[in-house]
Amino acid sequence: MLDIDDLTTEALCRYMLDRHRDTISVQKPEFALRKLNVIIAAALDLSNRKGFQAMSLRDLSRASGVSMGGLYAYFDSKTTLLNMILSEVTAAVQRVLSTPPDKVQGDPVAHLNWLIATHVQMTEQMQPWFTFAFMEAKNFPPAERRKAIDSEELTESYFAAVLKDGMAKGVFRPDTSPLLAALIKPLLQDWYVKRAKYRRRRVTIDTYIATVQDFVQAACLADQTHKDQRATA
Amino acid sequence: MLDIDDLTTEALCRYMLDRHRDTISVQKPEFALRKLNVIIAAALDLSNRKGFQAMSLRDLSRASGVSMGGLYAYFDSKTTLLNMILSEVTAAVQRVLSTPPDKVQGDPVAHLNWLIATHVQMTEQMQPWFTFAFMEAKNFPPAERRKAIDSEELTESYFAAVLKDGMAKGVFRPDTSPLLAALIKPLLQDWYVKRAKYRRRRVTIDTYIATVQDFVQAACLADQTHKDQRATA
DNA sequence: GTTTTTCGAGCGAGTGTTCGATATATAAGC
DNA sequence: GCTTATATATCGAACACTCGCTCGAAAAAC
Repeated sequence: MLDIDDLTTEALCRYMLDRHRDTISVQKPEFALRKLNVIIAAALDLSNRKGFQAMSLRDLSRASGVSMGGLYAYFDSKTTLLNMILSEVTAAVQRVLSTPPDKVQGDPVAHLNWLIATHVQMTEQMQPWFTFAFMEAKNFPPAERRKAIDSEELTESYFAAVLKDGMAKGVFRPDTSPLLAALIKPLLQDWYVKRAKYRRRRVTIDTYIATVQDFVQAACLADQTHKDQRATA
Repeated sequence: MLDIDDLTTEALCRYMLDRHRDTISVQKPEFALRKLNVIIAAALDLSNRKGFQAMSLRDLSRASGVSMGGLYAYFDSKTTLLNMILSEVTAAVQRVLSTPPDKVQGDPVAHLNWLIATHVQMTEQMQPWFTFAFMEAKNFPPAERRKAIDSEELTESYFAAVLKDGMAKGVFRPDTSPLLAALIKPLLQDWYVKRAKYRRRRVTIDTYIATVQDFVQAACLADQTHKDQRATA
């Protein structure tokens, strides 16, 4: 399940290092990767507890063990650090969701279930990253805000495409609401946004995925046999 | 529709003034109400654009026309200001959702539809307040965080109660997921969280309400005649 | 010996908060 | 009715502090 990509923080930092080779002044990749990993991990931890704005670079310096000046070898401003993290989340979503496995191609129901299951599982593996993106995407300069909106619409477009395909094939009801694709996203987000609540209630990730899949199918499926057709992804 | 209570900023400030009579040093209600109204309106406006933390009290002073010292006649710290706003949102939700009209009492489907419609309409009327509560409830001291969670669970409990009642009466399917009540909340939130998106797509509030009502009913209703039973609240 | 990496004190700007002074409204005295 | 006296309301400069960020020097690596 979901081994098409490595979504550990270290793997994501490798992408990050590659993407910002020009602004990162540390040359040797071995040094850079190890330190960037520590910095990003600390930044996600602190931000998700107090908020990105409330996290001072002195906090980050202390938590990561990297000096103030040392931090600026990896980003040229605090806003750049924000952008680096947000970009990586967007890129990961695109990478994972745009490549459905062969077995779901051409089967709208299976594809829809795969999208739901994969998205939830991805947010589970990248939990600090998604929490960060969700909490910090708002209240920020227009440029960053736009990126967040684009990322949001990208996810929605995957669902919209599958729903449209299913309706064309007669698998989904022709009167399926055009708003459905938009409404799936908040259902998926709730798993990591209200993480503590679901953990407290002992709701497993598989239960959650199955519930959302049923919920969505009840809204769009033509017949009522969806419970048998549910894929475990 | 939804005239059981006055949800204008002025009416909410009146409640606020009453609730914090001890910490607000301005005695004459006429003066206090007018100024508090200006301060809160400016605070909501600035916070929802840049975030509460990013809004300095000098910004607030400038925008409201009240001097620095003048602001402190209405709250003794910036955190208190935050709490005053959050409390008012929670109180309003409780006031409105806890008193369903007689006509929906005893009818789970009508009650469920009323809850959905009323909640969305309330968030529309109090839009800046809900946006504020949603964006700022996170990343804040434990005490404030708890209040936000309690408020969240309060809303959910109204839905849980109706679903339970409907299952007991055989109107809703007995295998309705216990997670459904939790999943309704993010669907309602999307209307004001992604406000710009829905406005851009020319989705009216009535369309949105109807879509969510259908979506939820498809998940829990025993038969398939829900489209005829939908209430316009 | 030269390049690369790391450090942390210091800078100016901006923060939440306080407080004595000023302006304004209400009450009292004659 | 006009002047005091008192209470209320408003102000904004000043305080102590933290912020993002810089930069010359020290340390490490080659």
